[in-house]
Amino acid sequence: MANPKQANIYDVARLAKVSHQTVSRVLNNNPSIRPETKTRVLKAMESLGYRPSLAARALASSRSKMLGILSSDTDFTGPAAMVHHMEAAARAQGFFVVTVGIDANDEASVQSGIDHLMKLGIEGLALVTPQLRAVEIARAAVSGIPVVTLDSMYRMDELAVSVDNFAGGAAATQHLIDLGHKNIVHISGPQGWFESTTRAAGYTATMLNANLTPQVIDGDWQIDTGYRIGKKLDIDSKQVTALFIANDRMSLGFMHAMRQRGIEVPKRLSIVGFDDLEETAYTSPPLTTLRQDFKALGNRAMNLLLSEISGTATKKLDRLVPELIQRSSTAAPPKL
Amino acid sequence: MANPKQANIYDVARLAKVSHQTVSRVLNNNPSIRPETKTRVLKAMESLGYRPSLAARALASSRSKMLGILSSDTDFTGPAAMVHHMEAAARAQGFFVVTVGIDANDEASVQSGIDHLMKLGIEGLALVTPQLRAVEIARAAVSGIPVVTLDSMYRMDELAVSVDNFAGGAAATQHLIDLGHKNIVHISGPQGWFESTTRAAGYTATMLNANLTPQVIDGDWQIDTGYRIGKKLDIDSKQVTALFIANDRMSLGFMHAMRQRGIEVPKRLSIVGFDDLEETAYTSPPLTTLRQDFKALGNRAMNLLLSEISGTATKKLDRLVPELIQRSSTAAPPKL
DNA sequence: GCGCTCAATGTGAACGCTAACATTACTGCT
DNA sequence: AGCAGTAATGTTAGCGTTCACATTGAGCGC
Repeated sequence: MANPKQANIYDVARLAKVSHQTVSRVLNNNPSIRPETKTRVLKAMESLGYRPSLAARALASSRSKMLGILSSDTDFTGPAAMVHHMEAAARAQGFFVVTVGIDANDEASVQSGIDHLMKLGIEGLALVTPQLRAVEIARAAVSGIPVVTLDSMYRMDELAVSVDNFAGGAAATQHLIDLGHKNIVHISGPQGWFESTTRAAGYTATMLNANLTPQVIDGDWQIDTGYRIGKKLDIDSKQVTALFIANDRMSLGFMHAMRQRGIEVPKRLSIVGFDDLEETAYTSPPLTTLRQDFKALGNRAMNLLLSEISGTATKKLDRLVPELIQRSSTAAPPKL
Repeated sequence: MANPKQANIYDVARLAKVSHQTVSRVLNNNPSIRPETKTRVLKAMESLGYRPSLAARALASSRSKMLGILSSDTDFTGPAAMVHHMEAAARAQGFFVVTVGIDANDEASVQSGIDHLMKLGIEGLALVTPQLRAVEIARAAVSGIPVVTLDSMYRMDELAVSVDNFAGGAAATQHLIDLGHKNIVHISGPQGWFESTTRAAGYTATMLNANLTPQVIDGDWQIDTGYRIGKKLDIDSKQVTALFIANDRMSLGFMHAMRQRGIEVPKRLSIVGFDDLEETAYTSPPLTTLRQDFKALGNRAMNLLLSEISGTATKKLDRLVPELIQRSSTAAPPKL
């Protein structure tokens, strides 16, 4: 049963008594082939255990069926889920996905990741790097193939799928305002992240629209940063009654600090997070947050990319609105 | 500046006034080439913007420089981190990694994932699927290339890197015994997972060794399962004072249930988790748990695989011992 | 100064496919 | 019957490498 040698297209042709080109046509689902011939060829393939060589096909057709994903922060749930679903969507259409993890803050790392992928001859690239700068570098380094950006808007004329972070930030803020809060602080993500700036913008706009004063504290997504800010935040003299924190991990750290300080959530302080990490439903108290549909995000991005590759593209941008998940970390403000 | 056509080896050869084969030799670092010639060729490549075609190389040499990773549960931190670090290790040696996400409980999904990768002509495969059954299927479906298993021991004669889950389970249990606990319950992972059974085995062995009675409740890794078990577990009539829970996510759910029931951790009940998720340092109370070094795991697995491919393999198995991270969810048992 | 060796380079074919064009064998029409 | 038109299949030539072997030329011993 051991294959002395992988059968090739000629072996199949010989067995099926057709030319190798007919075999190739069967392989490529060419319509002008008689069903009878087709089954004969198929049978021959089967009996020889024939496997087409992707390398040969790529060489002859200069289409590699390879897609690249450049991804940073792959250890986090969001990017990981996006990558995962993009891969599935690509595979469903016969494409192979090579994922390269990079450090988005290190330009050399971005460059070398791109180089690696370009060597491969990918037909399309997806950028799962929310850092604006990394996206710029990557876009500049790549030419000749479509590039889709996930969750990191760049320019209107390029492929991109993003969560409407502005709407998300606005929804979070409005929810707190609707509950009666006036003194609402925002802890933002790091500078240079698309999500970060747009969530903050949504917050600020909503505050101003309600004639309230926005107060932004710079964060960096880290759980520990949420904790440290929570430890030292002066909520009493400033009469802060609510926070919109730009991601759940910082919220987790922040709430931990509140417990240590004996500040009750949501009785004294309401908190809204962002991401809907699985565990935020099981914190004390369970966190009100905004859910992003990473699966849909990944799928749509991949479909955008694939349709661009096949030339059937109809649109360039797609946008998803995050959903407010109301749990018990938000309530009406206390009377101070 | 636009390339009318990518230069090939002949173009380079012509410019450098050598034969195409000499160019090929430079490409492959063949030692029998005069340094002078080499630099001349290199210069020619540079000036033509030459990029070797991986497809052509793969076709001619039947070495694709491609590696496959079959991975399930990619959304979780552990697998995601392993995959990430494996990719980095592979790339450092010029290999490309194609990751395929599968549903390890669906045999067809495993098969089709493998088929996809085999089509590609991968030179090696890594299995990041802790479910024993999936590993079996995958091993059976693949032939002719080395396969490494991560964290899912299979047979001693095959490549595998794993965490010593037995030692981990034992360490967790011993820690509780050392604190004075006698009535220690274990909530396990799902059946059919390597981690699950070995952690439970470590627990059981340690309990028996201390003349204590093991009590295992079947879990399934899910946060919600930890919560549900926590809601209904009869700790009083059974005088349970401690639990070793097979992963952190279940521990999170469990502790949430304890808070709702007003059962104090660690005053009334000590809890040890497993995984050291980032957020377990910020729960209330912070969780005592066992840390696995996913980065090392991924690196070692990839190095094992690559050395097997290159024929320089020296060993087949590698094993890492998880580290007990002591935080505040464990203490001496209460007097009942 | 002749043949031998070995280092450096060259030559032609092969890898397994697709692209482009060529051929064959029907069909229907006059 | 003869011919155009088309559906089905065949033929030849690449794609850009590596592989196996061939060739060249310098250095060496005698």
